[in-house]
Parts: sequence; C-alpha cells; structure tokens
Amino acid sequence: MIANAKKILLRGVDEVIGDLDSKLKEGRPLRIKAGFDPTAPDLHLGHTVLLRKLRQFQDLGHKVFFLIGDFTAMIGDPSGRNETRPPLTREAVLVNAQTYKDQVFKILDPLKTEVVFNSSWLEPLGAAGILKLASYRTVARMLERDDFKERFKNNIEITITEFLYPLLQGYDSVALNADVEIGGSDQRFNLLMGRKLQEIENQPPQVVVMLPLIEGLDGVRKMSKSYGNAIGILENPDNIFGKIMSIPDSLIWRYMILLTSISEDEIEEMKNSAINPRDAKARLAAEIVSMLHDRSAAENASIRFDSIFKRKEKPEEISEIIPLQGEDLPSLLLRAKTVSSKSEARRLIEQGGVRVENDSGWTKITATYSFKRGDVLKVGKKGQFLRIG
RNA sequence: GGAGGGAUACCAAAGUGGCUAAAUGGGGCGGGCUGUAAACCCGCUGGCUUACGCCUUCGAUGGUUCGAAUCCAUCUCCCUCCA
Repeated sequence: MIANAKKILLRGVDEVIGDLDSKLKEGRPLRIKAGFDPTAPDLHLGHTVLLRKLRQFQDLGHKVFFLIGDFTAMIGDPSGRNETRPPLTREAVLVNAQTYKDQVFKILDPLKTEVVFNSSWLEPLGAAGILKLASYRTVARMLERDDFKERFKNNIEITITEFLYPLLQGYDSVALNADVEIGGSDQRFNLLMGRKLQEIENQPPQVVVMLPLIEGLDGVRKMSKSYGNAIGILENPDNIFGKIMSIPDSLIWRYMILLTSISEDEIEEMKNSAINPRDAKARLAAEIVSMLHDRSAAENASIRFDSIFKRKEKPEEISEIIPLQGEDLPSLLLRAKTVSSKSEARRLIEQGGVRVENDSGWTKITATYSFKRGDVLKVGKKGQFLRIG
C-alpha cells in the first residue's frame, strides 16, 4: 500500500528531504503545502509538474494547501535570480492571485484543496514578529545559499528584504503546520528554512519534496513566460500540440515522466524501441492536450496537425480579412496582426515567408502581389493562415 | 561623508566629433535540409517609405558645434575603495 503510494509520489522527483515513509505510515490525511508567487499572470506547463504532484497526493487522500504568496510577493522571491525584483503593487498581486485560482483546478481536486493567502498570518506578525524571525538566522547562514553567495561575490546587490524572504516562506510552513512542502529544486533553501523554523517552533519538520524545473521549448533554459519558451495552461489545443511537436528530441522522455501519466514501464519500452521520435512526440502532445483540455480535443488537434504540417493542407477554419480600398500586402498583414510592423512584413515577404495557395501548391509571393478574394495566405513557418475576403 | 569607475539596441559587448541605425557574439525571425527535432548552410533583425530618402534611438535634461553615442553642465541610478 505504502510502497505503491511511494512509487507514485516519487515519480519524477529530484530529491526528498525528511522521512516521507513515516509520515505516510501515520495513515492520516497529510497537510501538503505548495506556495505560489502571484507575479506570473498565467500558469504554464512548468507549473503543472508541481500541480500534478499535488494532485497525486490528493488522490491518495491528502489535503493540499495552495498558498498564494500575496504578502511575500511584495518582496519577490530571489530564488534563481541574479537581480533584485521590483516589488508588485497590492492590486496587481490580488488580480494575479485570482487568475491563479481560475487555472489551477484544471489539475487540482477542488474538494481537497484549500486556497490560503500568506498575508493572513504574515501581516499580523508585525515588525516585532519579523525581528524575532530574523533573529533565528545569521548573515553567514544566509550567504550559504548559492544565489546569494554568487551575487555577494559578484557585487550584485542583495536587499535586506530578500534575506527576509526565506524566513517568511519558512514561517508559512509553521503557520500551516505543514507535513510536506513541495517545490521546485530551486526552492531548496526556502524549503529547508521551513523545516528549520518548524523545529524552532517545536513542530515536526515538514518533509521536503523537490521537483525538477522543466526546460522550456528551447530545451535549454527553464520554462518561463518571460523567456518565451512556455506553453500556457490556457492555450488552445492546436497551439499546445504544435508547440510540443517543436520541442527538441532531448526533452521527450523527461516531459513524459513529468507531464503525463503514461506508466514508467511503457515509457521505458518506447525508449528502447525503434520508435520514430516524431511519433513519440505526437503521443506526448496528445497526452498533454488531454490533460489541459480533453481526449477529443487532443485527437482533433492531432488530426489537424497532420493535415497542415504533414500533408501541407490548409486548416478548415481560416480567419478572413477583407482588404481595404487600395491596401497593399504589408498593410494587410499588419492589420491582420500576423506581423508587428510593416517593416517586419516587408522583411518577411522579401525572405519568402509569405505564400499563397494556387495550382502549384504554396507559392512564395512578393510585396506587390495583388491578392484577390478567396486567396489563402500562409505567413511564417509556424503557419498562420489568412483568407482574403 | 570622501575618492574613483560605469550606464549603448532583447541580452552581452565594441565604439571616444562626421565613413554609425551604431562592429561582434548570443537570442529571435525567415529561407534551405528535416520529423514544425538536433546539427548545418544562407539571409534578416528601430519605424515610415515601391524607392531616392526621411524620422526616432546609445541613462535623463539642457548646452557647444555645420555636425554628438562620442565634447561640456546639471540630474538619476549602479559599482569599487576609504570612513
């Protein structure tokens, strides 16, 4: 029973600190904590690694405390950063928090989730409480943390508030009496701080479960909206499918382990077979679309993908644009929002990035091409289609 | 509080009076080859213009000059050393 639970819970996990076994053996619903920094307006696939892990705990009967770090967001988590973050306004924090709530239940079980805001206990803490927390740790201990150490060494500023961040996050664990905290492996220091503070406050220290940060679509940097290498949770099925098809092969198995429920045995089997990486990717893409939408959305996305990219057909639904009097191609493309400026449009056209469908297939066109009603244009290699109305 | 150094396009980094819309690298985009993969090759990468060209951009503001990213003044921010 516990062995089975452990197998599920440890899938894809980077590292566990503390005794998960004995927590599980207690047989009660554990209090699982995961903190979210409400700075990102949208969740992406990277967040689902964590959300999926939370869901697995829920499915085994445990309770998730989905913590929105509205108070700590005013500082900004320094983890993994090489620079100080600008603070967010209170309003922005609240708006972002709401968008989080709108998205996470695509993965989490709402019945076993409690959404909490850390301002509800950090605010009452007051200056005195913060001073007390701060007295628990020394500057030397803080500088043990890698990113602080690096920044300190390289004369990159570290604000005092950033030192406070791990303390406050750690205190969240005390306030919630957390049994387990799940976080990205970049959170190591903060997660361990929770254990430390719980011990000081005479609580059993939480078990720390660290998940890897997944690489973004470029396969190099971690997935992040600001790197433009992310897939948003709310994106449409075709987009998600297409983006997965464009990931480098090196990511396939990692994504399968972390983002799908395909059994580890089956993944091993595929890996050892002579499967065409393209087909493995298509399977992966379908699984992910199913997770964020549903099975039939995944099937449709797969069919459309093959039609457009394998057989070079045009999609059945194409947005139509009606040309204005005397409008030229660059202006039309700009108005259709397929490019961000006319210069860009000209560049694109000059380089053969714009084609029209005719008897000989997709044919490159020039800026002076006189389009006519019914023409279907394809813009760029990712394939944006336009019909002239 | 004192002394010195710095701020250049998405990022890094050259440029110290005109030849600079600004070298080079990365990133991004487009083309070729593919499996919307990787690697590789080619091109593009401020805006407006069919084009000649015009306009805006080198931390901010003001000035010198026929002409400034480059010189001067003030300001803002960052770094180093000293206290």
